[in-house]
Amino acid sequence: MTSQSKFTVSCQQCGLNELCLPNSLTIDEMDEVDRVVKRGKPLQRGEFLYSTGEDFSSIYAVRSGSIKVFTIDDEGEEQVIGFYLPGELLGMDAIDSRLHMSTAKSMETSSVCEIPFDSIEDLSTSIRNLQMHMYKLLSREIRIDQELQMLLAKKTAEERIGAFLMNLSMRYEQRRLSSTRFRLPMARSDIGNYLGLAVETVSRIFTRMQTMGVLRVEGKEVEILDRQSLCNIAHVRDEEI
Amino acid sequence: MTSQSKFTVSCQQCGLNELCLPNSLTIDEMDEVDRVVKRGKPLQRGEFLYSTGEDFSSIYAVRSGSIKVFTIDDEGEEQVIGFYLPGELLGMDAIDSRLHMSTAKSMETSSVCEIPFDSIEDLSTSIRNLQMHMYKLLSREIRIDQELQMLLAKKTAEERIGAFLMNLSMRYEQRRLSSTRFRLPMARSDIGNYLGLAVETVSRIFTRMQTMGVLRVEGKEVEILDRQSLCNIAHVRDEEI
DNA sequence: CGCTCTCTTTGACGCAGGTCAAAGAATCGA
DNA sequence: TCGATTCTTTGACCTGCGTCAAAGAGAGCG
Repeated sequence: MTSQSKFTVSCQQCGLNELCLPNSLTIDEMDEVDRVVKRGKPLQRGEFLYSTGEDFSSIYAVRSGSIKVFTIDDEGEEQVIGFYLPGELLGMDAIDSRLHMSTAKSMETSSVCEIPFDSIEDLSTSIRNLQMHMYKLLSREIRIDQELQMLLAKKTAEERIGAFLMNLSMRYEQRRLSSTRFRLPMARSDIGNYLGLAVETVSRIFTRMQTMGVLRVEGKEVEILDRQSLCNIAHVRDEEI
Repeated sequence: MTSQSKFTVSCQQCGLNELCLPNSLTIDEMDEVDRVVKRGKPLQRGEFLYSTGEDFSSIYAVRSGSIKVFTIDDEGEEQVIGFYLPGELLGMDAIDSRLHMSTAKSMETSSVCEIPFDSIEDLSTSIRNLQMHMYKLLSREIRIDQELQMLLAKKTAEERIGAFLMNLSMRYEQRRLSSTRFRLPMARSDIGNYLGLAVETVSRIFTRMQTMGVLRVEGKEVEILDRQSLCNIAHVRDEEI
């Protein structure tokens, strides 16, 4: 594993900086940001990044691995809110209340950059691009949530899973990974929970899509065999490549 | 109607400023904000504030009335994203793309303050509280969306409607209006659309709650007769009064 | 004031997907 | 390497809510 060498990589050297930082920072500005970022030791599968009720002090950028975020409802049931891949930021839902209302759990060995929110506040008054970047990140998060709302309110199980897979595919592609063959870091039960479906339904639809020749599924490994069909099922235009 | 006199009310005089502005602005700072706010003429029922595809330039604060925000999906169907009451801000989902991806429509005669986003960007670098306020507003929007996600993913029709009514009740209370008797500004079909239910289901559950003695419904007028039962149905702790 | 259009309610019926049960398959710790 | 635990799949059955249909009830307009 090279995670030890990545461990101290600066933002300038990090291949993901175009995903989590604004694209037009000067060298000096990026240094300033770099100086406040804390790079902790990797999280093992199942470890928590933060938990419900804890004080909020930082937001986090995933460097490698993947993180699941969920809340606990009144009956003590998990409700998955999102899955975060390398280059994505999480923890921003706690800015308002200054308290984490959700829990972030590592789904595999993951490394994460911690960015104290106070520092972001300070820097974003002096670095105009950083302020805009924060506004955009928050705004994008809202739009992502809204899209999920539409999925949950209106779509059939098949459409939800189709859209979910297309979404993952596009996110992997952005990260220069294969958009047609990837490993699902989360359990079927997490997918079901996230999409408002029973595990059994997720499983059945995976098998059905395999039978239709759209997908090849082998445990957590997925291969998209017929992207166009998947787009049709998901009712997604395949323009955003 | 006194909307003509309210029409030119400054932020200082506006009874809603504690809802839409940070609470610790100096007089001077509030003047600065006040100077960039545009107060247009009231929107009639059915008029649009912005539409999908338009350029984004401002966010909006509802002064009176109520606004429905929705997207149009691939089949041309409306998907209601939210309802906005006086003191609430909308339009922030377009910051990222600089394009409105949703449409805002007035559900009754409403007046709205327009706040150019460029001005907010400028002011929020100099007014620290304003920057923080924006971060908080955006963060809160994310949390509200996440709560709706949980509702849509896991809850029964009865729970959804219970939670919806409790939510409205609390928002009216914040606005110093009755929390037990209010008028629903939206049609049953909008409620159903928002909550992922058929109109018929909404209607049936209203009648059922009336039969149980929890509600009294008369057209758009609603009276909550048994708040505790409604909380139980919605699985909401009634602490936030 | 009456006509039209939209909104709401109610009933009957069917199905997508939930629940229960149980048998593999995979992962993990010692 | 082996048992234990957790995850996944499949089948059978059932139910909450969607759909269809139709009758009121309002609301807006000429």
